Amino acid sequence: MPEQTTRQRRTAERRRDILAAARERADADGWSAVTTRHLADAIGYTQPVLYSHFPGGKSEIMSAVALEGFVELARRCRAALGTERGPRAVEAVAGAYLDFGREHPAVYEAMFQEPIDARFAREDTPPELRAGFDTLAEAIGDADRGAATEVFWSALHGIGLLERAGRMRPGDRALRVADLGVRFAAGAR
Amino acid sequence: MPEQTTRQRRTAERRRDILAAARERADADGWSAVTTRHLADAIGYTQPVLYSHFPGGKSEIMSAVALEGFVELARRCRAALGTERGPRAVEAVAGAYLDFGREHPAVYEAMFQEPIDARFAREDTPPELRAGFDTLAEAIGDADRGAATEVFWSALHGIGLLERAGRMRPGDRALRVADLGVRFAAGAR
DNA sequence: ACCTCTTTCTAGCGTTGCTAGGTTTTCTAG
DNA sequence: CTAGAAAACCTAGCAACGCTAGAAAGAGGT
Repeated sequence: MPEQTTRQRRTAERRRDILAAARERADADGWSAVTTRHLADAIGYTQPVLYSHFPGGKSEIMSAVALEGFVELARRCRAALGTERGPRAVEAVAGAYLDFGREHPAVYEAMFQEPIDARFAREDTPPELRAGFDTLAEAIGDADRGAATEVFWSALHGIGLLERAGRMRPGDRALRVADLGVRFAAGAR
Repeated sequence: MPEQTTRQRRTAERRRDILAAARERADADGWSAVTTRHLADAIGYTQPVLYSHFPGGKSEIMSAVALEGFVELARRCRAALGTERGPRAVEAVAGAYLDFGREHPAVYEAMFQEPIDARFAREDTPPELRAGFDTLAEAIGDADRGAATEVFWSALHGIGLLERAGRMRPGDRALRVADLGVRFAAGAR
């Protein structure tokens, strides 16, 4: 069994290496800069090795990076929420959400822009994908977890993307976050 | 001079053909399906001809399609606004905006997701790009054309993209638009 | 030491955006 | 009407992409 474990450990290690290299390069230069050849170089092997770990190729690698992202984003939003309530809660969660998107643009892109196999907006949505949404709902006091939360989420999504695409001045983010606080806080409607 | 005009007319025609083919194919199958070879086939010429019309290649073609999009989106939002005021105005403009994004997903993508040379959020922003934003500001009664309009725009942007990416049920759009009406209408804050 | 099975690499396919250089067509001038 | 100039167009090809079949190398068990 130690043999098997050694092998398994090595493949697991290399899997992590691949994902780390992909994530790093993508966040720095975009997903188009993440090529199978570069990725293979980064882990010290040749291209076909990638396909033994991720038979689906590049898109499967992106999905794996995205899944890590869901976990981290949900964790950070939850931590930011803490026990805050009202506009402070909205602003805290919004800040955490947008910070994540700014720090990891490519991870964020893989999470929400890529046509992904993961299911959304259904009953069988995996818990990793659900946790973040629930935190947003809690921040704005939307017990139904319905359209209000979707609109809040959309606003965050839009702000992050439009800032990154150069359509809004990133420096004015505080103004936007404050507006969100006033507009979305529980009972502010 | 009639000679020159004939040539100019033909190049202008072909330019329109190229843009129409690109737009059509992109809206149907995404920008990755718009290849220079297919585009050349569609207009009945070979690849290099494309570069005499658009020296910047594919990205310049996308920019040209985007510019057309700005004009049309602004026009449709303005028409939807009409003389409405309050929540009705917000809902009308939101509907028009989202409809455009749904009907022309690739044009929309070129407009707001592609790293484009066009300037945004500055004093020298071209009027085509400014008109749509001003209409949004008018719909929510934001005389400053400031953060409030940016947040409204972001919400629209986010809703459209998340719906298309399969992260939200498109069927529930009416609920979201209604929420926008309540939340963003002038004086509703 | 041998055989087996897994792992890894070499080499290559088809496609992409893009371009250099030569060929054909069109316009101008004598 | 014809020769030369200029514009338009095509053939052919480059480098890079994602991905894969089949050969070579390595590790494991007997």
